[in-house]
Amino acid sequence: MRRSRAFIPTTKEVPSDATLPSHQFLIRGGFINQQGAGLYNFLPLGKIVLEKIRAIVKEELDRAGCSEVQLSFVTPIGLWERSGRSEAMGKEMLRIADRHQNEFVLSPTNEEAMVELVKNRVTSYKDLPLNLYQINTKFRDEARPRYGLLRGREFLMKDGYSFHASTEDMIREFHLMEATYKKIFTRLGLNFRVVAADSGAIGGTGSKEFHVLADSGEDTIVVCEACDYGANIETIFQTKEEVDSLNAKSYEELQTKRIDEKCACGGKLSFKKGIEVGHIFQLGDKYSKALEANFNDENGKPRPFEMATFGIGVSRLVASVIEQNHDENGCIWTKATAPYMVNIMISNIKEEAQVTLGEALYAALQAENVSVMLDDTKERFGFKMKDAELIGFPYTVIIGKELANGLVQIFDRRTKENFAVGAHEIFEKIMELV
RNA sequence: CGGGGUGUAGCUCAGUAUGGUUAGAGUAUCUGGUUUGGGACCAGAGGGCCGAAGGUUCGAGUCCUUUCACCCCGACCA
Repeated sequence: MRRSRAFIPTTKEVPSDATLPSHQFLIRGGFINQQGAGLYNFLPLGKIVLEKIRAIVKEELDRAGCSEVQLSFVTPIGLWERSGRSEAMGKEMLRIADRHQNEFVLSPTNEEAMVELVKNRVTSYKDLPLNLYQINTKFRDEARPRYGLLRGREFLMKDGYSFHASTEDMIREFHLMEATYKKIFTRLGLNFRVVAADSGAIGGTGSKEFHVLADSGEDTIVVCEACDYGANIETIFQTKEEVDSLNAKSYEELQTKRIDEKCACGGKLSFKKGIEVGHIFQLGDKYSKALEANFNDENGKPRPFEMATFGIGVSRLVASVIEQNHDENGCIWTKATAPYMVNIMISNIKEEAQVTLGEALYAALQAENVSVMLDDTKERFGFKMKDAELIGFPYTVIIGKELANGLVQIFDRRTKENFAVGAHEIFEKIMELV
């Protein structure tokens, strides 16, 4: 993409209502903009990042044997009344009426819809197990949306549901999904921990959360420094007061605090702040029983499905990457999430030699399917550099005054290192890096 | 949902205690010029139903009533 033709409205000024780095930089960098409380538009750059994350999620799930579907976002209220969740979820469900005054709900999650879909279509143990997922918009009418994409009302979430003939098989799938989630978050380049968690309103017997470690995380988790044990503090402290007092503490305070008890492995336990980006639940037959969704077992006897459910906050991940990867100048995208891998910056577009080299490199990288931006705008050097840092391209090729000496520079966004490369070998050098 | 706050130019904000010329600044945008290695400089221009609706008044951005929106703290939650 040519910068001169792109729609990337960056700003120098910090929007007044954004407090977190991810919120500020995603708005300042022209990735998103706010439409209303907890409602965000994804601009071209934000959309690219969102789609990259979605693609990785899909790829790993498909590889693990899951099948993607897409359920209708608007659902009849009756679906929720049958399961009792119309009552249970209360005002968090946004209800609307159509022209006939029939009531509908903007889906906050889809256990009911997925069970209804499978019910009477999967009727034999021979058809099990089955794991269906979708990556679709969700709406939860949060009492208080905040933190930009981290806690919006409308958000993109991957929700998966698996159906099994036995508890053992459900647990096997649960472990498979845990491993798959680890692959996904590792591919995204995130530093994360898997922790034991509360099942909350969704219900079920066992659940695990996946937390991206970040100072601004809303959850407090306990992690072992030696092994991979971790737990949400909600699961280990008895009273709500204890949890609340911990949540009130600042990150610095928590960082230095150790828990007296040791981990089962003997390692030290410490507090961390985390952003919940994934949650997997062992549901059992809670929903299949309530909605009378049965299959016939080996003896021809009807039994309710054993189920598990798996969520990943896709739009929340966009912000999580930045919460974990930024500096005072802006975003630092991981390679898997960067909107463009390379930014070719022509320092002065009035210099013909610079333009010629920039255009040639742009064409060559495109031919190799490297995602590349060509900054061919009339701005000055400083402006373009600030802009590139704000947006967070992993690499910026600076074609400037050193070209007179046959040199260009590669600027590494993460390390902020700037190293000179011969103009004739810049293409090969970039291909090594990406 | 309780408590607090804010709505004035695309954005960040003055102006409102005490009503009174033509509503300002910075930034962004456009024009011209200068400049070209870290959001540069000079000159000029455009841009506003002062959140909305009522009311008080000779006169309302400013006072009163109602309403909507957004933000912050808390409770709740992916």
